[in-house]
Amino acid sequence: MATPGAILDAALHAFDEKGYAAATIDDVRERSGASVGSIYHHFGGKEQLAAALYVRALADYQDGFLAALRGHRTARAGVRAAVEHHVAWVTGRTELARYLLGRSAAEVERASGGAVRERNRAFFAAVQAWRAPHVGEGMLADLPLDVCSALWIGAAQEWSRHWLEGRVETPPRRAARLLADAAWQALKTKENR
Amino acid sequence: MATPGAILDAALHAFDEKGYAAATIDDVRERSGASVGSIYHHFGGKEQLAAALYVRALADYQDGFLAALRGHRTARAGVRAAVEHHVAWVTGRTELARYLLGRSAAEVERASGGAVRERNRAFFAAVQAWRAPHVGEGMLADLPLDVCSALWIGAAQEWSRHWLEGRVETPPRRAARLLADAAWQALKTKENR
Amino acid sequence: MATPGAILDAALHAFDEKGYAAATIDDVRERSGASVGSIYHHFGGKEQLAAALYVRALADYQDGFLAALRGHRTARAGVRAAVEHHVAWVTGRTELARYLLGRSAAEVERASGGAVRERNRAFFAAVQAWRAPHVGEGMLADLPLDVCSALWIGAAQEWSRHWLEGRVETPPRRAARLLADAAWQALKTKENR
Amino acid sequence: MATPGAILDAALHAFDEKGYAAATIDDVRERSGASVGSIYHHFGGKEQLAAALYVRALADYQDGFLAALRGHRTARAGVRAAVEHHVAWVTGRTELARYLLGRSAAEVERASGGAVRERNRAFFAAVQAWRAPHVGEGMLADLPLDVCSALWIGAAQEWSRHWLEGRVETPPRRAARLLADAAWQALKTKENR
DNA sequence: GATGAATGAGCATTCATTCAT
DNA sequence: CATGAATGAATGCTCATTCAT
Repeated sequence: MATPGAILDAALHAFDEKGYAAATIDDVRERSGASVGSIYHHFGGKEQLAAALYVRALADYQDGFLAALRGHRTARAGVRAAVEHHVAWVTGRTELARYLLGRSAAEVERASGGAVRERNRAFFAAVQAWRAPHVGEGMLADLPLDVCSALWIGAAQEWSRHWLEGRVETPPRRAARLLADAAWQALKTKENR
Repeated sequence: MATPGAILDAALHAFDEKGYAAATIDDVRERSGASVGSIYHHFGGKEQLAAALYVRALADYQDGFLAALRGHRTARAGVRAAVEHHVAWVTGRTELARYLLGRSAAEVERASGGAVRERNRAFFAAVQAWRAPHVGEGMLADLPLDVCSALWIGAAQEWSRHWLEGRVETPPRRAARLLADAAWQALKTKENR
Repeated sequence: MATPGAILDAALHAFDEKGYAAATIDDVRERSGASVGSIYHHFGGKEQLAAALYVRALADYQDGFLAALRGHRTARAGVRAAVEHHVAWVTGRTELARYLLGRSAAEVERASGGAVRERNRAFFAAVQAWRAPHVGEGMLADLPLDVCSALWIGAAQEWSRHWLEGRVETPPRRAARLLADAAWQALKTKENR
Repeated sequence: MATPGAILDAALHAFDEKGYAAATIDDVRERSGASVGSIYHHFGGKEQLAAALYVRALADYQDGFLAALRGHRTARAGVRAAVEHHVAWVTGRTELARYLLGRSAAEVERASGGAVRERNRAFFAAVQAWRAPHVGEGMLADLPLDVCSALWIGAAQEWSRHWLEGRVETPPRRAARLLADAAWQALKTKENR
């Protein structure tokens, strides 16, 4: 009787509590109220269950990221909003964030049936589409994508990992502001300084 | 016949290949040439073996980091050298880096018998000791430690994760330069700009 | 939409491919196009489905055997025709034969609701009815039924098993002739030699 | 503490009682007194355990068969002794015989690591070596191997199957004599009649 | 210190069967 | 009569750990 969504919720909790490898299908069954057979019926196996959960988390994060970008006209506001979304999402959805950051995409990829790859492709394309005109207008530096991405959310990501492990003193709001400042400094063109 | 060091090497390789949870003591035995009993004699168990490896990796990374700092007088040179060390260490010791970045300190902590906590304490104290005078002299901004650490190493860390997953286009040297630039911009005082 | 006959065909194929125990109801569903529910509606369960198939195979074999007997007046012709039918049936209906020879009657008996026992009883009675006058007339030796049956069909049966496993060099026709010769030699009276 | 031999004994009993597919490793554990781990340590898995048992049974049967052959000078005595060995072996080692006759060599082959194939090859070569001179001297008909083998032990095999299922009236000794007579009639040359 | 056979708790997964629609 | 989602008992197998030699 438990819906697939409820099974995902239970899986998230179990994975968060014990880690993916240590959590058992039985933990998920117990929390979700679904039968083992039902879990297998809906997801096909532990790995695919984890992959579905990963995709759900990824979609939630990326949708918020793009919404933040699209809500702002200027390069500066967009860059900062994305960083702030990052911090807000991680601190607002602790379990989901811990799961998303804790698993490597590569591990999940295969079991997701290509869904992770496709989502990432679409996400990065959308970010590039937003970025391109600002680069063209000389507001954002023309950095290679890997470095750009690292400069943009790397610091927020690192801070988030510490926050998730409870080793942080600065309140999220204040941290977000400082991290957003730095991201903008790192991505804007030098003339723009 | 196999030394503890050789066992650690074998463990690193096994964990890298299959992940900590999926790798078995038998994998380690096979690669190291030591007997199961011997592995248990030297390390006490799988978790402690993993912890010992973690400490070894952590020490290697942190020693290099501090050496980089100490090799430079000015705040700017020290900040940049640390970032460059980060990139060089990750790209130079792929397996070790993948292991260190892939495991959460919290998981390892208990089995390390406090060694991880102690190392981190000493490491952060040493970094603070290096940083303090530069803050005092108005060269480095007076940021909370968690944010400082994120701004300093976060981007390099994020880039490193991508590099380890093979999703990077920029050559390490060039990336290191860009990441070091940004770190310095983020940590220096504004007047200093 | 799938008829019981089509379900039996699918079951035969599945059992032949994986063996009775390893084949699943789902394999049968897939091949037959019937729903699981439908299979259960028609047959009641996996065991009964297998029993129904066994009975069908048994009937097909035994009907051919008796028809071969009845088509011949002399003891010699009847004995030989039965052996030739055996070889022709096995080589002509490979899957059915593999299934019939591969399962022990005892395993199937219960689920068949006595149908197997009843069929065998009737079959042996018919064979005895055919045989009796020839024994009476001194053409066929008066052997106990178990030995008679073994001498009559045993060699053909053994050869058939090898044929079904593909370990045979002699063409079926030639083998059938040789096996029929031997059966006649074994069953006829000595004076008759 | 249970030896591999004791595990095989337990497996034989379990397979005989429930059939290979229905018997569980736990059944074997219970009867043998060995732990599950120990069973896996010695045999590697259920399939390999079954294969080892098959090889043991095959070896026992074939060794007896060859010993019977070698104990006799004349073709007639050898042919008859082999048939009598067949009946004696089956009736003397009921469980082993039921297992050997009940499984198809093909199913077992792979898990045996080629041992079954190799044994059969050697066995048939030895039989041929015994047979050849008698064929050369015109005592035994020059039949293709598959037909020869069927004529030789087919009837005994068929009778044995019935005996194993308890559907037999003739005492083994008497049956063996009759089956041996027929085998000799079937294999000898016609002139020899 | 070294060895590796033995242990057995624990887990992912399968699949015959049911039953509400 | 047909359907197929849901069920959960049952099973093969793994692997960290122990300990007698």
